Amino acid sequence: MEVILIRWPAESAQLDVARTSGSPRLLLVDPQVEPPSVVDPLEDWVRVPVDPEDVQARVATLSRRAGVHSLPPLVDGDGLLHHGVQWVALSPLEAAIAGALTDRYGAVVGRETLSKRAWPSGAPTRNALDVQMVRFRRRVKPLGLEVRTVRSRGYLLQANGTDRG
Amino acid sequence: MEVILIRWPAESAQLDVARTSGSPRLLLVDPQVEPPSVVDPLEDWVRVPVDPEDVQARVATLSRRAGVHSLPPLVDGDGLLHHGVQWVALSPLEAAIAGALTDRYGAVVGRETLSKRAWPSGAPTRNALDVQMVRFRRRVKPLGLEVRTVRSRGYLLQANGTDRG
DNA sequence: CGCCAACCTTCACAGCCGTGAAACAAAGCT
DNA sequence: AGCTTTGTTTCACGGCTGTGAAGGTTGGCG
Repeated sequence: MEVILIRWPAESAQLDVARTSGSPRLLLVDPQVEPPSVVDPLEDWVRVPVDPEDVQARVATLSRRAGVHSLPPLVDGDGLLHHGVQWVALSPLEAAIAGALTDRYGAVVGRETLSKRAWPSGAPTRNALDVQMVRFRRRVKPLGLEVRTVRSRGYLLQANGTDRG
Repeated sequence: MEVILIRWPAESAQLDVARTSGSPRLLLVDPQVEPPSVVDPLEDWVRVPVDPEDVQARVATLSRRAGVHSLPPLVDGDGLLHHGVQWVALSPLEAAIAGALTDRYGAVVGRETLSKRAWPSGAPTRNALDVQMVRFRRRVKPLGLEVRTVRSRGYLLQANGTDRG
């Protein structure tokens, strides 16, 4: 996964973006500025000026940690979607969709299959699944997961940046 | 937990010790020396010479990650909720709720289960549990614990910043 | 190539309901 | 008396879901 470099505090706005999207990130902290308080293993910082090789080393570390996500995501019995050490709570419909997608992680799942799983007795509208997919995408983004569309075939769940489309 | 400082590569022997014991550790890497390859969130490094404050910041981060909080909280027989070296006193109802949540620390506990535990012969009001949860949140906050809601499923007790949902 | 139709994405809005939270009252304990 | 604990009411906020509409993208067809 791509590591995002953020100058601190100049580009502090981008930090929130990176955090909510689950992207690994490295803060380039200006001299005299207090480094931010970090807990997330996917976040790190260095004080500039800095040897480019040191930056490279930290980027590599973050990238490797993000790779923990090579493990498949999993929906547990409580409606939580886990990915690595992170999780998010899912609504019932989202849990149904997540179940179908994680059962065949990395492979295409047809709209029909997803629809049957979310609404066993028939979807309320053709549009309903579309909307649920939008919401599901937003939901899983913090976990570093993304849903790819395969037109006229269905959808596919994968880790961020698993490939380039 | 104590963070171990290791000069690198001079004291490299100590790194193995620290790694196998699971202690958080910070490597002080000599100039011109290639920083070691890190994956473990409990390991970090800085290049010397370095501002003592920067060392302190990294030590703090490692300490936080290792957390006293790696141990689960526990309710003792006196109605005290312990978490690491800290504790708070609980009221009887709070102790009941805490017991249910710590029994399944990090997992979702249903409202029904909590309600049964606090009021075995039936809750006084449907809203009573909501109010107790609010009070319980306030009570455990000083311990670095938080209660997460999983809507329509229940609640989950975890250490602050264990993840983002 | 240009156009159309199907498919997909996204947004805005509304209704319902679960939950959060404050305020107040009552009861018990010290 | 003053404090803590618990119960109750009430209101606010926000999540979940469905629905319609607008706009973008893709692939096929003339």
